[in-house]
Order: sequence, then C-alpha cells, then structure tokens
Amino acid sequence: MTSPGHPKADPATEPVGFAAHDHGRCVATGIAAAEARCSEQGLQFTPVRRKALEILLQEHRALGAYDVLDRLRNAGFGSQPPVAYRALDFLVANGLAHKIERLNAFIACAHPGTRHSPAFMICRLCDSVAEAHATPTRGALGQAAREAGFRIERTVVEAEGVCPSCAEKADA
Amino acid sequence: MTSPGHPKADPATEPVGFAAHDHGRCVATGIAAAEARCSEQGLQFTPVRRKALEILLQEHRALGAYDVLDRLRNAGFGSQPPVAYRALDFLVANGLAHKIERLNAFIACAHPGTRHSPAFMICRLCDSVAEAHATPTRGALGQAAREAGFRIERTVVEAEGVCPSCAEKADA
DNA sequence: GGGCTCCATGTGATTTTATAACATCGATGA
DNA sequence: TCATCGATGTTATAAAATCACATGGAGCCC
Repeated sequence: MTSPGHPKADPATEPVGFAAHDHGRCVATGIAAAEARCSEQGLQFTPVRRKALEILLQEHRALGAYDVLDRLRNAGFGSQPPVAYRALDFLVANGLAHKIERLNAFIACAHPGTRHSPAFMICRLCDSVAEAHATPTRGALGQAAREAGFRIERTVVEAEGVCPSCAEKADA
Repeated sequence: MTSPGHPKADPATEPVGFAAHDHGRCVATGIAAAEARCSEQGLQFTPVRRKALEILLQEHRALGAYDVLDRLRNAGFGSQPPVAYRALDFLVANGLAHKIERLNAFIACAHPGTRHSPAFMICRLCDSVAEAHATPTRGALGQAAREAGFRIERTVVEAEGVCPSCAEKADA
C-alpha cells in the first residue's frame, strides 16, 4: 500500500511549500499580517486564536483539529474540541487559514491580506501542502457555471500528487 | 447522455443537475454503463454494489455514507457501516461515483465510462450537485504545479454557490 | 457603581463520519 | 480435495465535528 522509504519530511529542515525559505520569518509575518488584518477590521485577535495560528504557521502542512487542540492544551488553553474548532473557524472565516477538505485538516494562509481563491497542492508522500491561487471563474468550471447559470460563491481546489522533493527521492 | 427539452409536467421529469431531463433514464443508463465497464474490466458488479449505485443515481445530490447505509439495510443488505463504505469505495475507485469532499458525501458519476477529472457545483440552498469537467493541467493551478515541479495525480474541484433554480426563487 | 448586553472561552455530552479486526462463504483453480 | 482469494457480514472503536449550557470579562448606558 503505502510505499516505504519515504520518511515524512521534517518541517524544520525540509524545503517547505516546495521551496527552501526562512521559515521563522513565515511565522512572524503570518502573525503580523493577522494582527494588521484584525485591527483593521475590528476583530479580536485573542490569545487562543493567536496561538492556533502560530501552531498552524509552524508547519507547511495541514494539521487536524485535534492536533491543534493537543497543542493548545499543552499551551494552557482549554482541552475540549470546541476550543480548537472555534479558533480554527475564526481563522478560516477571516482568511487567516484554510481548511483542506481532502484531509479534514487546516493550514495557515500563505497569502494573508490578499483576497484570493486558494488552490492547494498536497503531497501524498510527505504530506506537505503548498498554496497557489486559483482563478475559478476562468477555465472549464467557470464556463460550465456560466452556462448552467450557477453562481459560484466559494471554491475548493485541491490537487493531490507528489512534490518535487519526494519525486526526486523516488527517482534516486 | 440525457437530452433536455422534454415538455414539462412529466412526473419523471424534474429539473435536476440544474437542467430538466428524463430522470428514469439517468438511472437506467447509469446502471448500464456500470455493467459495461465492470464486465469490460473484469470487475464484480455485485448486488450490494449495484444497489448502492442505484441509490446514488436516484438523486442528483450527494448522499452521506450513512444515508446510503440506511437504504441498503432497507433493501435487505448488511446494516453496519463497512457495508456502505466498501460499496462506495468500489464505486469511487472505479469511476462510477465520486466523493464530494466538501460534504463528506457521495454522488453517482454523471459521465461514466469517460476518463475525466470531475468538477462539481454544489447549491448551498437545495443541496443539488451538478458535475462538470475540470481541466486541471490548464489554468492557474496547472501552471503553478508545473512551476513548482509538482506532479498532479488527482484533483478535487468543488464550487459552492447557488443554482439557477434557487436563484430564481430567491429573486421572487 | 449597578445592571445590561455581547462575545469569547470553558466544560461535558453527543452526533456524525470512518476504520479496524475478525468470521464466513462461494468461486476458482492447482 | 483443499488452498486461495475476494466479497460480505459482524462487533467494536477511532476520528472528526457539533450541541448545549455555564462562566467571565469588556463596553456601555443610566
């Protein structure tokens, strides 16, 4: 079934988002962007919410709500599912995180502040997830919607496959 | 495929998949296509699997696995979750049905037999679902994948919004 | 200050969705 | 005959998400 020999990537050392980068900076800019957005819009960026976003920003992969809950509990917050779900719902509702439907899991938004329809590339070997922009109204789906008279409000676009670094390992 | 354009008032005709059509025919052709495909590929189109597909074909909306399970039970099949999940897994694995990730639910394939990347339009008001074709490698996502070196194997494309018939009702 | 509302947080309990683990049975074929 | 395989069935459990309700602080009006 699952092919052996492809250890999960270590998020602290692996190229993430499929490209090497200064990861500490991701977290800092993510939090800063969230603060900016919240103060702009009069939203409460409370401690749980901030911590939940930090948790997501630590990784370039999607975390299940219960993973987030564990870490929130360890950080001294409540320990029941609604604690995590409420924080995540807030982040998602305000464009600071996204839900990956295919994985029933959540990831910090990689382009906070900009209005966008996200699209995701999910590596089935190392579980890393990269965010790209989708253009739902263009392309085949947009055309089908126009022809059918369907009004698109929101799109889920997720590609599953193999990321470059896992493909390289597989070749070797 | 089903051709539109029936005069209204035929009880077998209801606007589904956002367009009026002879629905009884959907079921019949769906089952026929499945039979063809299975015999072609040496797959066992067993009674539970056939019934599960029939159940999905009855509706142009996505059914949860437990809805399907209820109906299978009523039809005399086993009553435990794996009964439904296994039948649904078979249908999905062989292109006879799709899972709508956004809804954690399943729908019969509208284009059985043809290889395709499905895309769905989900009405949030009446829960109807229409299937269209996606062209994942074209468009923004395909380009992002090529640039990143990501190999796409499978895509989830789901648009949530309002179908024409609900939009009309809302206007009124 | 007192009382009010609003909203965020916390809890226990439950529902919904999905899998694990194992027994049986019929078809196939050595 | 009997070994194997795949399909079906069962019980039990895991994983994901929500419900219902209590508490507590921030802001506000009087």
